Amino acid sequence: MSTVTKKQREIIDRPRQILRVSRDIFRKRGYLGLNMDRIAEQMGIAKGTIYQHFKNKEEVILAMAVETLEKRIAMFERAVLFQGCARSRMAAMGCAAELFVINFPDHFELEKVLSCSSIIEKTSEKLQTAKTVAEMRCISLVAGLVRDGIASGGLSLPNDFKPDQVVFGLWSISYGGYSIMESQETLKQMGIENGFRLVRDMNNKLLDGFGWKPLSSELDYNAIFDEVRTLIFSDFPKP
Amino acid sequence: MSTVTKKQREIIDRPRQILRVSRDIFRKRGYLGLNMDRIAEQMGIAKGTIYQHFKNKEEVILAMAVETLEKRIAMFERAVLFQGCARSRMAAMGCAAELFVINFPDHFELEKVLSCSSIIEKTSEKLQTAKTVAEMRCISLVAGLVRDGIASGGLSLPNDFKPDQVVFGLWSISYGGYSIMESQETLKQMGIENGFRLVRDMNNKLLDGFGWKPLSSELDYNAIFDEVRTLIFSDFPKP
DNA sequence: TGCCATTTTTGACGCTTCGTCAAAAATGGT
DNA sequence: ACCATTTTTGACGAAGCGTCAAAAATGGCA
Repeated sequence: MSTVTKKQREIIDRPRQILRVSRDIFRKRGYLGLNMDRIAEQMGIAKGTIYQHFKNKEEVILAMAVETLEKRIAMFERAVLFQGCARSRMAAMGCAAELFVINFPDHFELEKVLSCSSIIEKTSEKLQTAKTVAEMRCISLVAGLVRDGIASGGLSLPNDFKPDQVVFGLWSISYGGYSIMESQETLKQMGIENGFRLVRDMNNKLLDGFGWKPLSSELDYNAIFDEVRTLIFSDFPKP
Repeated sequence: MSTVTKKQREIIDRPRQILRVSRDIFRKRGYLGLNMDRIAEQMGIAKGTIYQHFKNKEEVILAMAVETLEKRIAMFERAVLFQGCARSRMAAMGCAAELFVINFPDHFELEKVLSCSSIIEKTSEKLQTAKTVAEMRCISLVAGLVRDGIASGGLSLPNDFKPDQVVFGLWSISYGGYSIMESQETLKQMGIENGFRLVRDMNNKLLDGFGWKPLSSELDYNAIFDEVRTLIFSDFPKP
């Protein structure tokens, strides 16, 4: 008998299984449609067993978010390796962010649920920290590129600006833009069809505002997006 | 006896009362803490009566959001009257948006709850439309300023950009930025203290990116914010 | 004022979901 | 085969939602 028995392996793997099933239900039925009895039934185990791994429903949701966040980190880590000037590499990052949203559409819905204070408050400090850590890793990668931009001379920030603040700007546009896109009837009313393209453009204009060379008028960053997609993310389905 | 009796007036006024009480509970206890029994108890009426005015809990939440949105429209309508160049008036709009978030902090929490698809799906088409209409009014006001900017020569948009798209950018930064500010431990980790100031700066940089004159390097838009606050919004408490 | 048709309010009820925990089942060491 | 320990189970109490038949309030009229 191996030191780790079959049973033990089954238990070790269960959290992952629970999250897989939960994600499936969440995708189909959303926050209100995800409930512990349904997870248990779908898993073929008793409800009580789920509570051995997650202290409540909200914790399951947070764990799903952390899981997808790991995927995003992996994508960012690939994007950062794109060969080019700092601003092109930042565009590669934008491409990664866009592909992430497209390929893991449930993540944004999870983020929205978790942004409700009374929901996140029910989760454990520990998992919350795990989420923060994952986010910080994404931010660090992006901030690194801003520093590269400064070091290579393409970007010079005013005295009172720090690299992290530029990241905040990009993050706001992406987070805000994707949120508005997904959940607002309003957009259609505005006659905007291609929201992804628009988020790209706005990120570009923001960086133009900081005077980061080459400006988007000098270099076609949409072409860079295509390049990044074929060179780095060819394993993701075409749009 | 007047044509409208005391009783009738009481009934007509009840939705407003319900929303007042609900907002109070929501502020203190959030989405999960707001429940129909609690509202009824606090109002001194039976639960069933509430259902004469709102078809369910989510509808109450949506109605609260529409109510605050009206406040925002009023603030935007005041801001647009600021005397100055188009870009300064846009700054006035930014000031209004900022003051709105500060003075109606529950609105953002409401937005977050309502951005969850399984929650908004429980509400009536009718109220959803009311929210969209209110949002469109805000957007129109801002888009009008972009057009003024173009007309007065300070701004010239590239061919493939429409005024509404600029609004989308500003809206994304504000929506995204305020969301991140409110609900993220991450920000503190990033060493960002003054989120409001940062949202202002990012909006400015975005408009700089579009080349909207005078650029933020040529005119101190933070000074404009102070001016707007004293001239137009003196009835709002100082920060 | 008293009567009664109509409107409005009430809160008990059935249903769903949450999270718990004592009892039952499974495990694995001897 | 036995049994101490670990793991699973699902019935249960609590809480909240939305409903609806019964009760109460209203207001027009004699």
